[in-house]
Amino acid sequence: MARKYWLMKSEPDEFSIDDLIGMENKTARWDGIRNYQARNFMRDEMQVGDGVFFYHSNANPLAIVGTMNVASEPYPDPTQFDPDSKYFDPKSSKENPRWMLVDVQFTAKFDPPVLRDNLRETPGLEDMMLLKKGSRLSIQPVTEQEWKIIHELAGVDPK
DNA sequence: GCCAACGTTGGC
DNA sequence: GCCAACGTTGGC
Repeated sequence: MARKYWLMKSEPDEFSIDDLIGMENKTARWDGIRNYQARNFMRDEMQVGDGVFFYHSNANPLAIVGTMNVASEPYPDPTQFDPDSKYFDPKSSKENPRWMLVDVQFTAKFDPPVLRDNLRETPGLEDMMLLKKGSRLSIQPVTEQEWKIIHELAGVDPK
């Protein structure tokens, strides 16, 4: 199947692209997703090797700060079973886990980052979910065309 | 920190 | 299955 493209949000106070770069193998579990639509993208549609933009939300600046690849098949988010985690879900069970995730591996950092304000001004990106008012979805599909245009803005060759 | 937008929960 | 109440997200 053809490679797909995604955008995933994280608050840098929680987990930033530099945190990802600092991880072993520059790979992290994308845990804590508690929205069904976002989960379904990870569980049902992502494939190893898909391209992902890393977006800093609730941040200054708001920006796409780099890229990652999907690096695992979907599997249950372990934090849902941990009573000490803020992502603990008492209604989930190991027999029937509610929340699935994938691993992601760092591929490139955009320096400088591609600002959201800049995305807004760029022809061809008008339909991006990220730019729509009230769009809160933390994992969003991105088209191949958008993937290319944003790499041009970043001055980075797509990986 | 505020609050609009939106998602989820749970009583009925 | 509706929908009011509540919780969360995320830009500002």
